[in-house]
Amino acid sequence: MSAGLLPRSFFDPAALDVAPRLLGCVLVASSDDGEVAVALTEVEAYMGEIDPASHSYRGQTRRNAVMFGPPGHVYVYFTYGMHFCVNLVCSPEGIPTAVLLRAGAIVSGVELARARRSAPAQRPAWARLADRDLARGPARLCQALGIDLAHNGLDACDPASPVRILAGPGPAGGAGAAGTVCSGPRVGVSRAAEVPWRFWLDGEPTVSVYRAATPRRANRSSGR
DNA sequence: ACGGCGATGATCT
DNA sequence: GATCATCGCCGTT
Repeated sequence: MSAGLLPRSFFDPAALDVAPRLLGCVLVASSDDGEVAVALTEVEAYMGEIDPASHSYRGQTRRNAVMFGPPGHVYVYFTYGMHFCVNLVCSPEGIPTAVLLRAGAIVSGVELARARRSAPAQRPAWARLADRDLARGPARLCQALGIDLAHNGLDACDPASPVRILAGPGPAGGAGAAGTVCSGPRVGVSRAAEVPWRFWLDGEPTVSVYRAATPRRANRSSGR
């Protein structure tokens, strides 16, 4: 049976409630090149005004404006000078919580995903990326799905949207038989580093490896 | 498996 | 000027 779009009400609760329920749900991205779909295996909750690690902790800016909008929409940001990451906005309009999509298993469009992920042409043709590495990590997931800033603000609950979120195969439309939900600290955050607001499916090979925030070396540019 | 580090640019202070 | 919700490459255990 084919799953339907998640209703917007799915995203009415805060990100911390929504995040584990998103595991097993399927994100679909359509473009002129075709369609890629991933079943979500790893996510993180960002809780807005009460979360020092959230982009919206210090209020609304041009970059994070979508987080303050209605739920069910897509918040994309650009970071580290080269990567995109995608979130699904939660909580009623005005309350800026969101779930970062960290990893997924490709459900369809594997060849397109692989082509996008192999774009750095220096990779030899014989070094074929393993399927599990196609969307393992938030920036890789975006690359596999072809998601960038042009997608920021799209409505993932609109059947006509190029980026949509579908219910998973499980009984409640969530993780279901896919596996047990685990939780632990979020990856790469330096503030509120201890809260267990990262969720993943136990035993999934696509879940990214945990990395604590790495302090950048002081005085790279001014020092000697 | 794990640690170090460079790439590279927008955002924020 | 510092800080990134990262990744790939390389070296060492």
